[in-house]
Amino acid sequence: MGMTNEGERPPGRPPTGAAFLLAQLGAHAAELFAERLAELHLTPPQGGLLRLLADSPGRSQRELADDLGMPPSRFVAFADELEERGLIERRRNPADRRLYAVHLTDEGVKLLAGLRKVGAEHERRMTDGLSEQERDQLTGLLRRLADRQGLRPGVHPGFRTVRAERPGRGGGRRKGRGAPPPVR
Amino acid sequence: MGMTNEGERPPGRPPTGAAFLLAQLGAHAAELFAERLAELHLTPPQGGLLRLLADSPGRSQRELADDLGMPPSRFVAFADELEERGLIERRRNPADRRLYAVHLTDEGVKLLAGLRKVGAEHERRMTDGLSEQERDQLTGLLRRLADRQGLRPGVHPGFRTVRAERPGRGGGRRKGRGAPPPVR
DNA sequence: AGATAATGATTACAATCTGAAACGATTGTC
DNA sequence: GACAATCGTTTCAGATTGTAATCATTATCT
Repeated sequence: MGMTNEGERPPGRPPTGAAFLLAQLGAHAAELFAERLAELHLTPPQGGLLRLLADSPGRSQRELADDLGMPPSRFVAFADELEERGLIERRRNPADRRLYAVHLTDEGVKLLAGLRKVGAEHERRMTDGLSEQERDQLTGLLRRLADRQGLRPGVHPGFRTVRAERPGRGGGRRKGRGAPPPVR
Repeated sequence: MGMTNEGERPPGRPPTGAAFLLAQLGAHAAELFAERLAELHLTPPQGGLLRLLADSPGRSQRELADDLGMPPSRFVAFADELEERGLIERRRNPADRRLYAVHLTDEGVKLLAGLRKVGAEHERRMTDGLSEQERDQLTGLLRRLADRQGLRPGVHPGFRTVRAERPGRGGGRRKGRGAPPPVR
């Protein structure tokens, strides 16, 4: 009884095991959540930053970019937009003038409340059809899996696109004029 | 007692409800599977096409592109590569010379076997740490959720990147020279 | 202190990706 | 036979990506 013969199926039958369902439902959940977020004119990473800032304000852009799983270069335009919309704020760190301390504005805090509501509604929507007991059961199983897989709670998926590994990769390499950040 | 007050938490606590875990684990599962697939020099959509062709050979490119959730224009280069690698084959449909009938080659069938093995291993890897009973329990719950959410079994997630809704969207619009497909 | 390395923020930019529309060939309809 | 609909294809502009160059600062040597 040691060897199981999983993976053997009638030739044309689709697998639909737990892993596949997980990926499918995960994508669906992310898509649905993105739709709800769009009502607040937010993308998932934008919502992620807001939540991150609520938890621990005043961190540097580098740290935040790391947590969000995006390169610092992308973070700039990303933060620019949110700042223009008056949701976040870059404050100077007097102790180290290289780095900015990113904070939520009052407007940002207000939007965060809406985001939390949307999140709770999304939660209900996704687990619709399950009894409360079943929902707890599911959450418990998922949490154990996430734990076992080494996923930290609260870190965003990212959902980067999967690319083929092409021979000639790598971005451009040229001069670039650079730019000064703080000072004045 | 109609109103529940979910969604209310101590300010800085991360949610980590079922929906979030689902998205997180789903992304993780997809990423892990993509890594394993890369060993076979395949991307997830490529693997999806192979499985699709195994189930129902000879369908038109348009249909396949639809099932894969990709625009027909993208499907062309996509299929070209797989054809160059000798995994699939475009056969002429004598009845309707507009459309191609896409089939798996012998090489493609061989690779599909490897793909199935990788899939089974991935399944085990993702549900590691669960007893067989718990795994069945999880699969059952997920299947019910997927069903309730209207997800067909076997259709690929896709994992499209979530984009912000920008004012100036829409692709280019120019002349384009067009091209003849079949004939000869 | 002076020089040098390291770090945060930023921009420039090449390569890639994306999808809508134009298009030729064909088939269906009246 | 004219006209609309389809399939496969190519074109092409716009968006996206990430690496490297760069400036201002700060830390580390010596």
